[in-house]
Amino acid sequence: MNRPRKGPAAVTLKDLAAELGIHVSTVSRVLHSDTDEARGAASPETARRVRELAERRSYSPDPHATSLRTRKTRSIGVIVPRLSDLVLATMYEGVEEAAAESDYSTFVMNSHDRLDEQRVKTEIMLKRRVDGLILGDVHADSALVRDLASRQVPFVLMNRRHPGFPSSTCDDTAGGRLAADHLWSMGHRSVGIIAGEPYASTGLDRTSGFVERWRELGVEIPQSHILPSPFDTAGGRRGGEEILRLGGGVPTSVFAVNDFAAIGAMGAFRAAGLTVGHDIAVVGFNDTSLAAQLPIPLTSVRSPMLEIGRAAVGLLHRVMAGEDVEALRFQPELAVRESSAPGAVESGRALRAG
Amino acid sequence: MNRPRKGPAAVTLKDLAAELGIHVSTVSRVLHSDTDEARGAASPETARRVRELAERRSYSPDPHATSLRTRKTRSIGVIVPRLSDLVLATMYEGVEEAAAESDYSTFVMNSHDRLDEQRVKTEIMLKRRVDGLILGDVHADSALVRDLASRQVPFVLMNRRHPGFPSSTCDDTAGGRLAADHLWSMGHRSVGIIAGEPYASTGLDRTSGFVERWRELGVEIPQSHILPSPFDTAGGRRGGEEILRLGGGVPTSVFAVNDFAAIGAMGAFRAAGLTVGHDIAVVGFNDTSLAAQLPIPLTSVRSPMLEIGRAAVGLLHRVMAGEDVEALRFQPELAVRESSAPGAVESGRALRAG
DNA sequence: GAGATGTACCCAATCGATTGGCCGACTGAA
DNA sequence: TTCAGTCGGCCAATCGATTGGGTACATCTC
Repeated sequence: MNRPRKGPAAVTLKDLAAELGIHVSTVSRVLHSDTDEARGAASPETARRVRELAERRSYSPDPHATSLRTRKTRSIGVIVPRLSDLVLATMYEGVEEAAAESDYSTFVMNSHDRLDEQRVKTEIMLKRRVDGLILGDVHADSALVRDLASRQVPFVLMNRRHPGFPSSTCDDTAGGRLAADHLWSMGHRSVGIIAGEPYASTGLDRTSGFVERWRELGVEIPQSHILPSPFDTAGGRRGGEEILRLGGGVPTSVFAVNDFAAIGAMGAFRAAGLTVGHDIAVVGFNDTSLAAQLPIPLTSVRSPMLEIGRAAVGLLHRVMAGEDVEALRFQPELAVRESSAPGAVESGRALRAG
Repeated sequence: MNRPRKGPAAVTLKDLAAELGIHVSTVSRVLHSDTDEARGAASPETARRVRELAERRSYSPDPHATSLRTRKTRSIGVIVPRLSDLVLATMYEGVEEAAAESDYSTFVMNSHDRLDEQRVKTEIMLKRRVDGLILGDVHADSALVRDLASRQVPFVLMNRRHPGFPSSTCDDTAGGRLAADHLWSMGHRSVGIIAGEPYASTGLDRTSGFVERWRELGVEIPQSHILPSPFDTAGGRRGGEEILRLGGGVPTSVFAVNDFAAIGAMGAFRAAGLTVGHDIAVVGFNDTSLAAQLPIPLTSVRSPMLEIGRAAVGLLHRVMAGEDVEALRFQPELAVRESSAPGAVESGRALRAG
């Protein structure tokens, strides 16, 4: 029934060997010895003929046969909350790029930030026999990482960190401090924080960095002003609405741990008649490509997302090689724009009102 | 050196057979016959024991060995311009979901909309022996699809279509007409179109649908008002700036074939002192999650991105099964919001000025 | 000239799963 | 008693690549 299927039936080692009249093992060895002078694999002349024919027939080894034999697949699995989150999508671009450079392929799956899906997707990846995993969605209290570690599965974390495990992330605490310093220096002394999901180190670190810095500067941010929320526009909008309803007056500034949440919050503020950058300052995080192009350009803490993704692959390679590696944290930078511009503060109605 | 590596060494058919004292082929057959009464595979009793042990040892067949034998990999390759484009990321989510439901895995790669990368990535996918391809980045004049077809590679197109090949897309022409009708009924008689890349059927169809509809209604849109642009915010911003410089006055409305381009254009208008939704109406396309949450909510043509992705998988299954299938076009809907709200037009300064 | 050392390859097992054939045992009918 | 027809399973080839272990012959050494 389904015998031939693919028309041109890929050329195999056997084909090459037959055509050259030598043994398949000889062909295999020649094609493996990168060093020109094949280690006793074959005579230079034979080696040349083998290579030439392989080239001409555009031979490419069957990856399944190879994997079956070598127990390596040259593939890595990547799990993210969702690729429709621009932040993760960008990191994944870095992953794919770096993986391709070292001739690895990647599988991605979305876990939707659900613990059960994380497990399911992980198992699917492992069934596929990936050589290693990159997890972009660890939860703070995740038991999964410990399980994987005890099962000796090579993996690294990306985007979010987890104490004791190798990870490639932004230095989120430093990022939070950058935002804190910025708003402070703009004259703000009250802030609402849209803090992200409580299980994500990103939101937690960014928030604690901010809180810690303001505490150093002399202001303790009340717990009521720290609002957990999903990392998307809808979540940010709700967060913004809650901030507007805060007892004790609306703060003069808002720090959202994510650009999309910031955008949602801006929507809420505008709907309430406030002008962002004038009546209320807003700072986001990640400096996604949207931030600079918004109707009111958004001040944001820039994290090197592509780099983080690329670095995760580098780390994973080292883990797979059996090395001991530890966490990598990339330094963020602040991109100041109109949503928290000096001009806004100077004329700030909300500031005076606060 | 690298002998054991993975500690718990996955259990194989042979292991099961040995433990049960029967032949591995018997085990294989039992595990294959979905029908409870295995087709002459083994006695009900044996079958039960096999299944029970497989369960207990949590046997999962080695995918590489299976692929090697069956010449099928249960994996499909997906190529998109870039996953950091929310539209494609969302479609890919649909693809991943649907693929997982039929127990397929997916590989994604970014081609960055470059012809050379499209070829390279395609070849990598084929080397990985994917069973089929989903291309989300075909160019209007692509020779690649013809090559693939002549090589008998099963594939379908997604997002963008190409005459003569199976595809899962939005009915972009209809979408363009929806936008055209809407702006017309709001009283607009002049428009600038930010038309997207000239090689993408999405932009072309959306534009031609719009133009065609206005022509029916009695207005011919001058070619100078149709501006090609990248599908991102930066591209939209430049498009918006060009619209502001158009000879013969700034049009009262703008149709951007993509939400991100629309957002960029809105930024340009605002920078020029225009209020979107008041001085100038803007309509986007795709109704991405951002549109509704923007400071000025964006009117947008909603395309069922997730569905398009899911349907692409369905189509591909049929292509792989050897069926003849043709293009699938999903009907879009219009989501009217403030950026083109009636109120805006009634008081429209720009409208009167135009 | 015996032994040592290389050179240039070939053999065959192996990875794990699939599958067309085949075989022995038992049943039932002629 | 015999023959055909299941039933229940086993055998072995096969997919394509890798690799430890040869082997045959040539050359070199003392």
